Amino acid sequence: MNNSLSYTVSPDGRELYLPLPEPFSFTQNVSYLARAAGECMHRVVDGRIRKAIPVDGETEGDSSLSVVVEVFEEQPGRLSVRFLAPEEPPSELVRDAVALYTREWFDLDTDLAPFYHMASKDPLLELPIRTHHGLRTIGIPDLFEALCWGIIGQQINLPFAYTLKRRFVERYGRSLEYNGECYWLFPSPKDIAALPVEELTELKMTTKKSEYLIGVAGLVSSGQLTKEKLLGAGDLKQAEKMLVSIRGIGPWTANYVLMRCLRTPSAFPIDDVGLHNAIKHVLGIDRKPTKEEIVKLSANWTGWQSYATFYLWRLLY
DNA sequence: CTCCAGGTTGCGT
DNA sequence: ACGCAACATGGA
Repeated sequence: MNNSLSYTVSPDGRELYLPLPEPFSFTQNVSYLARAAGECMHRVVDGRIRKAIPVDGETEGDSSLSVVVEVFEEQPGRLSVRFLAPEEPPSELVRDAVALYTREWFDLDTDLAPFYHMASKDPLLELPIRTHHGLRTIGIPDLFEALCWGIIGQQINLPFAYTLKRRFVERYGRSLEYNGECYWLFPSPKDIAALPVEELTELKMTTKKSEYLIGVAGLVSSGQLTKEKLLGAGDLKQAEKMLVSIRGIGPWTANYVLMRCLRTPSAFPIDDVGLHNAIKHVLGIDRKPTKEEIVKLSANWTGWQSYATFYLWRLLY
């Protein structure tokens, strides 16, 4: 995307302005981010989103350039990103990295018009696109974070998944401080790759999950698994194959990561329990749909399965 | 106590 | 290829 760094800077150099696509509802996206009380990777204060954003330095493993920002929409059609910490104004390198992260985070480069056109005539999607008009698939731009969140969330309820992530992040991550509060950066794959399994099981991860996390951390820290390699895989099926070959990553996690991190529009975690419950809810039936029914119901979603899933999930949380 | 939860693995047919 | 138990823990 050649305009992916397009933004303007305030006179004092502490604010970035990103043009917003249409449709985009800041309120909808904030509500999504505010919905989970247990989330430890960001915070919503007075309708503004605060978060530590990782910025890699010139030298490998240098995370000292990371910043805390506040995201809001002061002027319609324009997203403001204000640097809260550290004190020094951000360099151009940092501004570029934060602008890119924010574009990926809020999926600012996707034209939703075709999706809304399709969804307005879809029996399952008509309701969620009305209720959450302007919602974007909120991304997890960091590959290791996306993989970990997928693995941590496997087969457990959401509140517990947030608890596990918080323990993990607060034990192995780094935090920046602003206004007396901690803003956490996700642990680095290098640090996690070096851990013995017993340390993670102490956090009440299962033994298997602990093994998966450490294994994936090794692949990411060694550069064997990168966003570039997944994006360069060719198509969804190839990327999915690459991910599923990794121990601890099955079809659900692969598609979840492709959806939230690589932004593959046709990624589709079709076995997802939440998706099944959302469909059950929209159809007003007292049982979960079968896989065959879901295949039929999603027949017109081609190329937008990822957005369809995200909007349906949103109905439940 | 039971059932379920934003699954995956490994072994059986 | 498909089915199914085991995994381990917390929430309802």
